[in-house]
Amino acid sequence: MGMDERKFRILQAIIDDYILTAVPVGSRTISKKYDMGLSSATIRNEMSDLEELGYLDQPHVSAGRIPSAKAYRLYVDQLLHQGLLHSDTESAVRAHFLGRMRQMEDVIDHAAQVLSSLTNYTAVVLPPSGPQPRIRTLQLVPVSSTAALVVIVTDSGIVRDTVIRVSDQLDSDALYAISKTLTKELSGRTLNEAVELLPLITGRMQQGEKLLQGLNSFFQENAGASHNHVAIGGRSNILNYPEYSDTEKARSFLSLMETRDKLASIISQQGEMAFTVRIGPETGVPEMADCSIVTATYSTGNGQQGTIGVIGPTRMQYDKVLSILGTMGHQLSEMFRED
Amino acid sequence: MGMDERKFRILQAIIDDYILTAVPVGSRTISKKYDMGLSSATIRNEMSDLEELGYLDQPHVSAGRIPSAKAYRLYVDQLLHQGLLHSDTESAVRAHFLGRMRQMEDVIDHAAQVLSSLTNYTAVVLPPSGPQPRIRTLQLVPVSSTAALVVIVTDSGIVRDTVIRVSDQLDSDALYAISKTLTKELSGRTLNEAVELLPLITGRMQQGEKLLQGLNSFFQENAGASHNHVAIGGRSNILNYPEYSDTEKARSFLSLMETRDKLASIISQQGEMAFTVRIGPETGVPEMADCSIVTATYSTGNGQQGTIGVIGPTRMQYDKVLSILGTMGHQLSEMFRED
DNA sequence: TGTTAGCACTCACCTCGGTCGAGTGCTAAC
DNA sequence: GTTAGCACTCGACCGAGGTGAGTGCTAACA
Repeated sequence: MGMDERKFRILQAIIDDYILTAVPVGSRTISKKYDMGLSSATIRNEMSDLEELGYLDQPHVSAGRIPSAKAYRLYVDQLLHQGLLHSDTESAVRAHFLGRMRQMEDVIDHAAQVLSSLTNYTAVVLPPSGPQPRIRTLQLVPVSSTAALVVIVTDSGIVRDTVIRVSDQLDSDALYAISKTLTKELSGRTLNEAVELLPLITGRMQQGEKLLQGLNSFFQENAGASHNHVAIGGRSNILNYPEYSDTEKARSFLSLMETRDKLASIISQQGEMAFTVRIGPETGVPEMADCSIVTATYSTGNGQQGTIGVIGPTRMQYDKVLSILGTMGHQLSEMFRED
Repeated sequence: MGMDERKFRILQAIIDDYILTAVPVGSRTISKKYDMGLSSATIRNEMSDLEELGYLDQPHVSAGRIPSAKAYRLYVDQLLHQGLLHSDTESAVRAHFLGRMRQMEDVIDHAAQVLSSLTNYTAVVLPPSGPQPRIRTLQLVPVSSTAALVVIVTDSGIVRDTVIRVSDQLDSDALYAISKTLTKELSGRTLNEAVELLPLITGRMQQGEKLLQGLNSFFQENAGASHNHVAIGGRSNILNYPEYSDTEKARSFLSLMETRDKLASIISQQGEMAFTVRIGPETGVPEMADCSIVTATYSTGNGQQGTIGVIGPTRMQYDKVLSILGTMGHQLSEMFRED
């Protein structure tokens, strides 16, 4: 007994129905609603086979069937092998991106918002990361007599700025001179390289010590994994779905959503694939035993990669989500490219 | 029949117990657990009086009593008239603030985090606002050949930075020269004043047009209400409490938490008081009919004011919350002062 | 006059048994 | 190979009865 065409069509109908209703689906439903030209009894036989093959689960003996993780996997792989961009999705995403966007963080916040409102699931957007960004410009801006703001511009946009203490003998012009020196010496370097070079450069300057300290810790902080800012949208969307009407489950899910770095490591994609779909146990996170995570990547002009993802119940509308993620990924890539 | 000392003690016991258990409290509980030296029958009589006075509600005839909003109000007013800083609270807050903090946004994010974890309720922190901040320094940092980052430092810290387009004939030195001019002319002005002055200044420069456009829209955006960044911590804490085990209620609460500006306007404090406590209907927000909102203010060195707040069920641990908010407010004020 | 013990009464909550209906598996007929 | 029919299973729903926490009232007591 193998998996033939007809079995597959039936399985697909079951998945579609279950995704919409969250109710175990019975043979009669399929034969009536999906117009297969088969009676419920026949469907029943096929469903029995599908269960034996591991594609269906039966919560209890007389409750209809629900798709297993394996079924979703099959379904998704199928989706991935065919083109999936609905054209109306494309325009919906575009419409949401009107209006000027400013900084990276605004962009990814906005993206998460849009993604969640389009899908009705929880959305996560990770900022670009990848090959170490290289310093383009470094500038010190006076804040008070003893403090300055360090702004580093990298080839992938502004990384970060922070206030550091400086000697009070440095006025605006002196800071500008230092900025020029530092930019000249560090331009084209990665942050890690900068950490090493820094003592050599500041050693040659008079007012170097305080500066060195401040810059050093700043570089080191930012050289590490840059999952600083994770944007999350539609946290409470998960409560739309009956699988999370159990408060305890909702709680653990939502508090997972609050620990950004944990979330980032769950979402962040390993390989180079355009899409990743992890279903139920495949997520590797107990709190998400009956969630699926779908992610896509986008890239910036200089080859850095970011991830966007959607988290929802296993009975997720995979086709729609994949399509939206695809569009959104393109949109983001384009947006970062033109900077 | 008035409100005497004994009635008040009984009411207090009822509130305390209800805050801890969320279960309607009966006369027997009070007489046994709170050691009043009175029998349950006596307590019963008093409770009956308290109900008539409007301090207690009875969900149904044989279910014990729960405190009314009026009772919480009395209880809170009482708290406010006595010193309330537990010394251990103070040190707990301090301990959480170790480690260097960087920018305003980091600080308030962190504050929200700490506040929610100390109280186990949902915490909200609004950034300082108030008298228009005045420009201290303005600097343009080159980003690419046609774009520059504008950084404005105000007397209350960094306001914002954004990337604007500039003529491609402006190199780093030219930008610096412009920065110096702009700083000289605009220093001490508010953003609104700057919007007016800008054309006059840039009119005298060659490359003014593009710059003017960019700076103008930047100023205008930031001159408006600066509730840009609202920090929220412990969103899902509300699910700890049985009054929100109803999923529908939790949903509406949580989605309210996602609309930052709405939230900001709810939280933001009108008067000049150190503390505000709004109980149940006093919040004026239907979604929060059985929530209380407690807020406190902090202030920056230059007289700007920010708000910190905690949202929880009406049976909130007011004493603890007020105490923590007080400490946190001081801590934040101090932190912003020394900048 | 205030306090207390006792008692009848109320009502949410739990449990239990019964019914209902969706859905299955099996068998026999087409 | 497909379908109709039927017995069977089991969760969901409903209503009845029991339980217990808590009240109000009354009468007795200090």
